[in-house]
Amino acid sequence: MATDKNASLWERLERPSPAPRQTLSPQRIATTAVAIADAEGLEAITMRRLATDLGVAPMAPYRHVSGKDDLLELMVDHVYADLRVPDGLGWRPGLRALAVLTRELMLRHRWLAQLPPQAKLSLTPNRMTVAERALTALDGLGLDADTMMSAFRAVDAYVHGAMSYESAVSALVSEQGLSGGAELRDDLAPVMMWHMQTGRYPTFQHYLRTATRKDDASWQFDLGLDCLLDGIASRLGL
Amino acid sequence: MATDKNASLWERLERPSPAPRQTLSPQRIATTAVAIADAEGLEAITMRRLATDLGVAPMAPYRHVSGKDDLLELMVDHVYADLRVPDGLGWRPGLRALAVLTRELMLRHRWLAQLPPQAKLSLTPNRMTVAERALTALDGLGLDADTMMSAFRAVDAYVHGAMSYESAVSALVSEQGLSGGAELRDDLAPVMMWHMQTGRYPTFQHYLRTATRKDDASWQFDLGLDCLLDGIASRLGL
DNA sequence: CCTCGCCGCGATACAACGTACACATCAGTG
DNA sequence: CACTGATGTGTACGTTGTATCGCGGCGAGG
Repeated sequence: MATDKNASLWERLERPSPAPRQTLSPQRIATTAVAIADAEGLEAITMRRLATDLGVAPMAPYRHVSGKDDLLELMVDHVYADLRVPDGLGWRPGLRALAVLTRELMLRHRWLAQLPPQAKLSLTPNRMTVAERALTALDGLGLDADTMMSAFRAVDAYVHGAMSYESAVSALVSEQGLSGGAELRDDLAPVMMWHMQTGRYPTFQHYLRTATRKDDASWQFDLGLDCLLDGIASRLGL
Repeated sequence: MATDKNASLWERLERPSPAPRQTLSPQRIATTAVAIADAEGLEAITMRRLATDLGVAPMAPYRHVSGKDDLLELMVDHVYADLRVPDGLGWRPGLRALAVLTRELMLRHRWLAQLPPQAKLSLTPNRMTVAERALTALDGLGLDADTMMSAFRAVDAYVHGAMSYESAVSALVSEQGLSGGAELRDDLAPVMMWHMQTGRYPTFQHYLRTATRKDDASWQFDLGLDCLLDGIASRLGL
């Protein structure tokens, strides 16, 4: 039991590394991995590819992360450091900023919304900080702890669900060499065309024909978010 | 170009198969795969494992599904057939039933919330039917098509986000041989304990100490859902 | 100063995965 | 009865995550 293998990743990172003179570090690993995922998507993240980009042997990173799951957690924590929710706003601007900034973060790093489930659960320091900020924004309003957490989690769930969809679409789009705009969807979804041709979904078809903001993801996101915040305000008596 | 390989999975399934006498069928493949995933989780879904359970050679299912992605779509469509949202309710009971029934479906099939992003996008017939039902519930209320779709998608995003979290937790729990109850979380999260010990998250710690419904996932889900529906009602003037 | 041990990295290897490919088999049609 | 096309079989390849062993250099103890 050389370095307390039972200690969590974060616990290990906190105590200063005794040998600061090394070509590999969690920092460098994280930035390199994030760069790969940003440029080529989550499926490009491979232990071998990571090692190649780091200029080391395939097994070298394993000295710093225990496996691919650890690597993904490290990446998540690394990018969440950029998510600085301003303090001292009211509960509603606070939660709204949390949601909007999280969306922007996920747009900058599309892979965030495509992580495997265990990585989405990961309790990384920077994620904990975000949660703490959100909870303090809801503190002192006469809400019990359970309700506070539920309100935060409702917003969080909405954001993750919406972005899961939005970034899956944008990943599909960029996967093919598609231009952008309306013709895009016709190329993206011959399947949709076939479904429509069956005539089984008249209301859906009516939407496809008359909707004008089908591609305005920001508008859709904001509308749903404002609905949710309205409901939180009224139902929780804020 | 024997059977029009460019046709979508659903298009191929619709035209009656010319040789109805076969040991393998999309139906049998779907039910078998769903059984595996229900019992052992999504990571147990393997083309080889599927073939074994079907009693055929590893490559045999490829005659009916073009690959693993197709298989996952088939599984999704298969279980969504059980999601019959009652018709003729108002828009709010309709959307609420959609959310609650979807949650129950995802609790019965935990892997539904853990699908890779492209499978979450899949436009399967039974999913289209659900969407059509939701849209008709919102039809005739004076809403424009964009707003109708946004309302539906907001609920859908909330449900998916919430269940992504909930089923990831329950998967983690069942992965280890944990009992259930409060001690469960202490076993599940020594990481959490370590974070708390740092003293950086006082509000979060206060929640952990004073909350009484930390494990009442249904209550949390319903609270967030009702907030969202409240907000949709008020903001959209319904 | 020398030496010993440990830590960071290299090299090799293995099992499991998705799936391409060629062949065998069987049904229904001419 | 021969033919054709769809269905299942056998084999094989490339890629993945990761276990394991070997090496070399740096810091601590003599």
